[in-house]
Amino acid sequence: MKVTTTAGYLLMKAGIHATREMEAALAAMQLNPREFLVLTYAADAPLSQQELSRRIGIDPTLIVGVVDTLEERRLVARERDPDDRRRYAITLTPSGQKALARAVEATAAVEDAFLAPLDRAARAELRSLLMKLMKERLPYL
Amino acid sequence: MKVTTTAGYLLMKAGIHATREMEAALAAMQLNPREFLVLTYAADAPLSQQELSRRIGIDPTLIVGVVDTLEERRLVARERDPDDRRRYAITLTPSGQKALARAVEATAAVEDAFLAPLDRAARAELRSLLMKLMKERLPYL
DNA sequence: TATTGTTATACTCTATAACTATA
DNA sequence: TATAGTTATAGAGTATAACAATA
Repeated sequence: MKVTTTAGYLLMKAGIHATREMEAALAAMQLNPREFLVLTYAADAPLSQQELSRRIGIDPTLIVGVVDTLEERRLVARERDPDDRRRYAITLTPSGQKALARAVEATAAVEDAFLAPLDRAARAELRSLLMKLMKERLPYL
Repeated sequence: MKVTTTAGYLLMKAGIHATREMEAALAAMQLNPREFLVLTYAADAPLSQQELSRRIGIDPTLIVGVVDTLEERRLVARERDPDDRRRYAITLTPSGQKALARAVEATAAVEDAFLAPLDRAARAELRSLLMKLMKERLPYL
């Protein structure tokens, strides 16, 4: 079988294309994928920067800059954790919640367009297969 | 639905993880994904650097360095196209063909491990869905 | 001593523009 | 005038190590 038609190759390419299109959609609202992920994870529960780093899977030193940007734009707030004053608790501000909601809508539209070649059942099937595939690798889903 | 369980998000993450594991496997044989792709595409037919650039989807100026490296290692050869002396025809040397065969084996093993959570039928289904999804986006499959 | 967050530095990667040779 | 290939340079992005504050 040709290398370029294996599941692994197609998975890599699909990921690259999907990421590129998501980036474009998010850029329209002045967010990059990393900022979007921080908003997403922080929305669930107030997390420390270390915890965000672990769950998102990017270096702690990179989180600093992302949170700096989001804080300047008043989308998140740094609050000191009273139990451990080394830590911040990163929380979404009301405008952070609004921005996240808009971004979720935009990315959903991109996903919908991206999946256009698949009908409803096929999309559900794809999602289920990817969930099985990634469950072990994404402990913080 | 949580953002982190949508098909689009999972596709991005799966692509990133698959790419990372492929990179590691290829690094063991001193190849990066780009070099691997050039070997793959050049194996089918002798192509110009511009043509490789178009099909693989990376900048022509980046092809230069990749071909330089592969040529130094005697995995590919630059032959002038007699019909258009501006062009090279990039061809695989015998050791290039051997290196490609080894790399294909290594990446197949990685793919097999990556897809471990899915049984035979599920893998075939995933591949078929990804083919449908990517057919339009990958004109040079 | 270890951990959280931060900063600075150096390194890599990539995109741009300018160039040569050929068409 | 346009195209194939090349080179140089500048800019962005990232990883590393070192630091202050707190545990």
